[in-house]
This record gives sequence, structure tokens and C-alpha cells, in this order.
Amino acid sequence: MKRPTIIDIAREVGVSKAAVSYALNGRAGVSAQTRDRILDVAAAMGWRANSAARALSNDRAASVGIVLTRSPEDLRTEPFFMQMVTGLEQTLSVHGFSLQLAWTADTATELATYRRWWAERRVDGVLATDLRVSDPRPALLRELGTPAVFFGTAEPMAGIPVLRVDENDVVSSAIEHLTGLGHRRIGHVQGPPELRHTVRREEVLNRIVRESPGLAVSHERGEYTEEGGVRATRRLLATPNPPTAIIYDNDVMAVAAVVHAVELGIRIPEELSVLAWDDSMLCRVVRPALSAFAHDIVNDAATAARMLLELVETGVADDAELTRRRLVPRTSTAAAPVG
Amino acid sequence: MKRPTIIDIAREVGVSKAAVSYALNGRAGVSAQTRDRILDVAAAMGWRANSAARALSNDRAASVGIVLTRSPEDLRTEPFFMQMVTGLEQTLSVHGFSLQLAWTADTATELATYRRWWAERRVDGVLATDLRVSDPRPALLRELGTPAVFFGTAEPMAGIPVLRVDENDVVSSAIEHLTGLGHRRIGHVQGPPELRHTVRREEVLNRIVRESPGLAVSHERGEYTEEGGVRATRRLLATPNPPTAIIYDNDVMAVAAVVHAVELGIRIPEELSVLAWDDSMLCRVVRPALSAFAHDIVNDAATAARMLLELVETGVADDAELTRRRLVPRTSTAAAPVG
DNA sequence: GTCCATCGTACATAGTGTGTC
DNA sequence: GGACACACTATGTACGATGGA
Repeated sequence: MKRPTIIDIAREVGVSKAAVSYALNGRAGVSAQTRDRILDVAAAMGWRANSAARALSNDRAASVGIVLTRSPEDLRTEPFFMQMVTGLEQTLSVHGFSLQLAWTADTATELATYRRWWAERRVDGVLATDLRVSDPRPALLRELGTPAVFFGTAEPMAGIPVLRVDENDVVSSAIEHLTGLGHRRIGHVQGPPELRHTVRREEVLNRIVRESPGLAVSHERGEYTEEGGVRATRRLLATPNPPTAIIYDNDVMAVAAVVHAVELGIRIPEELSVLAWDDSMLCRVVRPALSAFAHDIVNDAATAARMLLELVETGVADDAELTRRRLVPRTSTAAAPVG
Repeated sequence: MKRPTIIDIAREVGVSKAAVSYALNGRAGVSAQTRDRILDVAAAMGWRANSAARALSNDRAASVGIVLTRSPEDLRTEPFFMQMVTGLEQTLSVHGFSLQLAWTADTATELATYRRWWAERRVDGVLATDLRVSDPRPALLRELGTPAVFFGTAEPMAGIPVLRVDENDVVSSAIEHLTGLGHRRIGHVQGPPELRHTVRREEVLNRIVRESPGLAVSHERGEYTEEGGVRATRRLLATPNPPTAIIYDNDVMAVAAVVHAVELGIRIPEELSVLAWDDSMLCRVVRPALSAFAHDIVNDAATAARMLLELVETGVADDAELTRRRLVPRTSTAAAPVG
């Protein structure tokens, strides 16, 4: 099948290709009748702008990119990115934008990907997630001038629109939930320390502890993995005065820890309450079922897409807030054991 | 940042842009010294071919696409597509190809996406999965002339290279596993009936039953969802002569069914054995842990990417076989109850 | 007259500023 | 002044032509 060009349309209608271009782009310069004839013929021929030609001509790829930098194992169990992609696509496709996806094993390759995409003009902008403590990406993206949106940061970022997440909010309700049940010694199993929101949650928790006499929180690293979650849990429970409740920075660690604890004969929630960030089917099927903080990633991703499109179009975009996480209480949290 | 073009390089070196193009593409037509100087200058300037210009010039987008047509809920629990994407990317990025991703809610939109991609020349080829019983995609892709590879079909396909999956193989070992444990009445909870491999598995199972006196299999539809899996299980167990073992077409249904059965007081595996297609963390954490058939999607996706690249380059590609599924025995399958 | 290095230019397609009737 | 055409832009590729050895 031969794909029609505006020249084919021009020949068919008997006008110049400039007229066709004006008509197809809804610009002045053609009479209403000519415009209609052109549009009819274009529709009949099934014309679609060649994306390469259009990109070359107006320096727009009509495409945005996202780079996933997580281990294949993480991606396998984390539903996060799939939901992200669905949310992005819902908005992007409406605006005729495509989504480019890359997967890289490390930050160096991620940076190289941004450079390559930009140098090749493959994308008009990128969406970045998982801000790190010492993150080279904002500087690179600013240097390149690549329009970018950061997903899920605590603070605004100079020159880069962000979707802010309010960790105060969730952490407070987590602590309220647990202290309401009588817990005073709380464990916290954290994600990778290089992630900014791992640090952020620790800070927020520590602040709350300082403001709440009689409350104690101990942090342990869990790295988001099953083994990490189990190891951190063992360390917490081996302390002289072990916590009666543990908060996990993601569902994978929490679920693995619950399975492990049950095998060790630890009764949940009678002896130990467990609460997870990120809800998923895992939380529902494990026994006891996990109380968890769900969030609406699909919706947030759609917001991110709108911000990115606006940034690409106008050069600026306002920050936005992620939708709040919502506590889904199940059977893994209950009153603290007495004593 | 101004991005350099071959004209900038030509000016800098003092040659024509044709010479630069030849040098950068490793073609004959320039002397070794000139080539080296050009390459040096290009590297110093950080030149990268503008993908739009290159695509326009040689009618190659250096990009392939994949359309996901599953409900957002499915995508959330199914790790399949993330693994797919990682596997594809590993191979594509080495060859300088990008991956375009689209998510659509139904087949009509999926077809429209192929049409649009092709009309806009956004991709050089596409990868398709989940062949349906009456599938309009092969015909459309043939009509458009879009190079395409189908992932996971039982039969070869006229004009379209496929990654074949041998259902005989898995189904046989599933049945061997269960009959070896003494099971004679086996239930089968199926995926959506419109998927070709749902039908295929039913056919293969029925053939094996015909060849095995004393063996009986009953099929029920489960639609790949938690609720579907639970409902189908209830229907199977409500029959006068219920199965002693059930095979599920995916892990989500199997896990949901196990959770439900345990709640009803059905002892697994003493009273009922459960076996799942597709392994995942869900199978590992549910209790009892699920025996499942794992497969190496990342590796298979890499194969698919290689086939697609070859198809795009040469116009032909040989069919290949998916890697075999491997039984991961856990505690959900055991000897059939006596009587 | 052959061969190689190199250049000029047409081409892929869409968009747009300027000129003409 | 409205409706249109022409010529040029964007960048990289590739064919045919030209010059020198």
C-alpha cells in the first residue's frame, strides 16, 4: 500500500501543496470550499502526516519518553510501571503523542539514553521517576534543555515541574493508625537509601517521633526486595525491645516478611502488626491480608502526561500534587499486645 | 544547546556534506584520512543523526512498536508485559532501535493504532501477542505491509514470522505430573475463550484424555481474573464427581482460587491439588505455595526482537520456538485422595 | 582511459514567508 | 484583500558528475 503525501492530495484537488498544508492545519490562506475539498480528498485517501517529515520541519517529534531504571526482578513484581504506562498513554494518545520506552540497568545508561534521545531529537520531553539523593538527572536534563517532569518528589525543583508527593500526610496517617491501636514501638523497613523518598520518609518519621513522647521508631534497610524485607524484619525483631508494629516501604518486602514471620510462628496481628506502602494483589492474597496504602498511579500518570504536554507546548507547566494515598485496612494490623 | 548537523561538520572539516555522510556511515567514497578527520570532528561536536531526517531520507524509523490490549487490572497484576519490555529493549537498544509503546482498551483501537503508526511511518515493525480465535490483526498487518512478529502462537502463520509455543509439551507434563500423583479427575480453569491458546490448550487436553483411559478432564472459563478463577473453581467443585486436581491457565486465577478454597476449609493439597500456568511472586507467597509452570519471557522477548529486526532489515525472518516452560513444584500438588 | 576522492544536487515530506493576481 | 503558488526551510542519504593522478 502506497502512503499518500500532501503532494498526492494537491495533484488530486488541483492546488499547490502549500494550500493543502494550510487546509490540513486549519490555517488561513485557503477558501472554505477549497479547504473542504482538500479535507475530503485527504480523508478519502487516508492521509496521515509522515511523522518524520513533520518532525523535521517543525522540530517536534510528537513523542515523549520514559526510562525505566530498575532491576528486571523489581519490574517483574512491581506493578508500578505498567500502571504508569497506561496512565500516560491514555492522555498522550488523545494528543497524538507517542510514548518511547527504554529500559536501562543503571543510571549511567539512563543518562546516555536521555542524551541520545535528545541528540537524535527522538522525543520532545521525558518523564522521570524515583528521584535519588545525589541525582545527576535534573542537571543533565537542564543542560540539554530537554523538557522534563519529575514524578513524586517532596520538594519543588528549579526549572523542572514536579508532581509533588506529601510524605507527611501518609506517614502521619500511618502513625495515627498504629498509635490508635496502642503501638508505641514501631519498626520501619526502608527502600534503597539512594532514593530521595526513602530519606524523606525517615526524616518525616523522625520528626513525628520527636513530637510524640513515648513513641519510638527504628529504621532498617530492606532494598525493596523479598530477601531484604525478611532480613530487615529479622534484625528488628532481634533487638532487646522489638517493635510491635512494622511499616514497610513497599508491598513486596511486607508480604515476604509476613510469609516469613508466619513460618517462624509469629502471630500476626496478635504479636506483630504489619502495614505496607503500595497496595497490590499480593497484599490481598497473603494471610493475614495486609493493610496497605494504595495510590492511584494511573490517574497520577495521566496528570504527569498533561504537565509534560503543556511543558512541551508552552515551555512552562505548573507543579501538581499526587493523589493522596488511601489506607486500605485489612487484617495485618490490630491492637498492640499488652505489656 | 545547539545540536550539530552534518553541514556543521562539513564546514568545520572543509568538505562537502556528502563526504561527511559517507564517512559517518562507513561507506566507500572518502579517503581514510578524510574519514578520520570527519569522525574526530563529529565526535568532538557530539553529533548524532537527527532521527527524523534519517527516517525521512531512508524511510526507516529505527523504531518498533508494541500495543498492549488488556484491561488496566490485568496489566496491574500480570508481570508479563514488563518482562516483555525489558527483553525487547535489551536487544533493540543494541541495534539503535527505539521501542514505541501503546496501550489500548480494545481491538478496534489496537487496529487503529497499527494503521496510524504505519500511516505516520512511526515504526518499522510491530510485535503482537495473544493471538485471538478470530483475529483481524494478521490480515490488517499483511494488508498494510507492516513487518510483524507474532509472539506465542501454536501454528505457523502465512507471511508473518511467529514465535511458536508448544502447548503439547506443557500440557503433557502437567498431566504427567498429576496422573503420576494418582489424579484421574482433573479440572481445567481456562483463560478468555477468544484467545487462541485457550482453545489450543483445551484441544490438547482433550486429545490426551482420549488417549488415556480412565482420565477425565472438565473445562471451566475463568477469564484470567481473580473472580473468574474463584467462580470457575466453585462450579467445578459443585459437580457430582468433582476433580481432585485443577489446572489454571494463569497464576492470578490459581492464587485467588487457593485463597478462596482455604477459606472454605478445603485442604490443599490433601483434598485438592492446584497447578498454575505462569509463575510469579504470587505463587510463592500464597499458602500453600503454588506449583507452577514458569517461562523465560525476558529471553523470549529478546528472541522476538531479533526476529523483528531481521524482518525489518531483510524482509524475512525464520520462525522460532519459545523456551520451554519449566515446572516449579511447590506444595499445592500432592497425591490424590484415596477413593 | 581508468580509478578514486570528492562535490553538487535531487530526494524524502511537511510547513511557512513572500509574492502575485 | 482574499486565495492561491512559488520557493525555501528542516537534515541526512544517494546518484551522477567532475577533477586529478
